Amino acid sequence: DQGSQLGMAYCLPNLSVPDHYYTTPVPLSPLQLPFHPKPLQMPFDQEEALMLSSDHCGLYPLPALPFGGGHSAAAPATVCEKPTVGFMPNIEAEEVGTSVTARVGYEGVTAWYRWRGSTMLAGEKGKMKVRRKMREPRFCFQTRSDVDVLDDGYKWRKYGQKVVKNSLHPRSYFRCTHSNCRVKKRVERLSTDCRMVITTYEGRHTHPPCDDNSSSSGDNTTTCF
DNA sequence: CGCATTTGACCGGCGC
DNA sequence: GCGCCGGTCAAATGCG
Repeated sequence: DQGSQLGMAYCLPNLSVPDHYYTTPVPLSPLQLPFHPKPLQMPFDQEEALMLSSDHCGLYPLPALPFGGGHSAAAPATVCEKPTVGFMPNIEAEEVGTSVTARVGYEGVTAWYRWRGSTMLAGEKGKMKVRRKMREPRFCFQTRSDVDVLDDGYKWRKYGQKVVKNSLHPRSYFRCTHSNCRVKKRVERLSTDCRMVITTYEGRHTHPPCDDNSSSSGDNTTTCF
């Protein structure tokens, strides 16, 4: 079981997954893409296609949302709405352009998984143009929080902040500090509701979350999986 | 002093 | 081709 969790964790940004998120696992069928009766294959890299056509319970575990559960000592002031349902009660998916977005609804939380792969675009006169961009899997969720940067068990270094159009709040850019780990995350607040924080992870951690927490001063009661 | 954060500059993609 | 915009870099600054 621990091994499977570890395996699952490496499919997406491997946030640690507290036990209570697994209390009521719901068997889920593969993603139903409304405009594609057959499994998506060509537009996506092999790995991404594999992920898309696989069973949710195996490959799309709900990453732990950093509500302070398991990390309460590190984020005592966080006021969030915990999801009370354990495992992805509903899922919607759609393909837009070269990306597929799966929206997952929880109680008080909305999360998105987003994949985007290389795409063969039909050009003029039969020419094929390869568009290759943003191949890392993304996981995005929004939740209500007083703090911008929610504790997810990893150590991040901020490398940029940007004011984005149509948003009242700046977007912050973080990179995982672990060597050889290229995972990034973006954090921004909703312009329409400043209480809501949108966190987007891009890439997969190459290490367990405990690695970077070894320097904690002993007040951390986190249990890593 | 070392590391993290800040912030303006820079770059590339994309739409017009 | 040009300008806008998002993302990243890197020097300056802050902090423990």
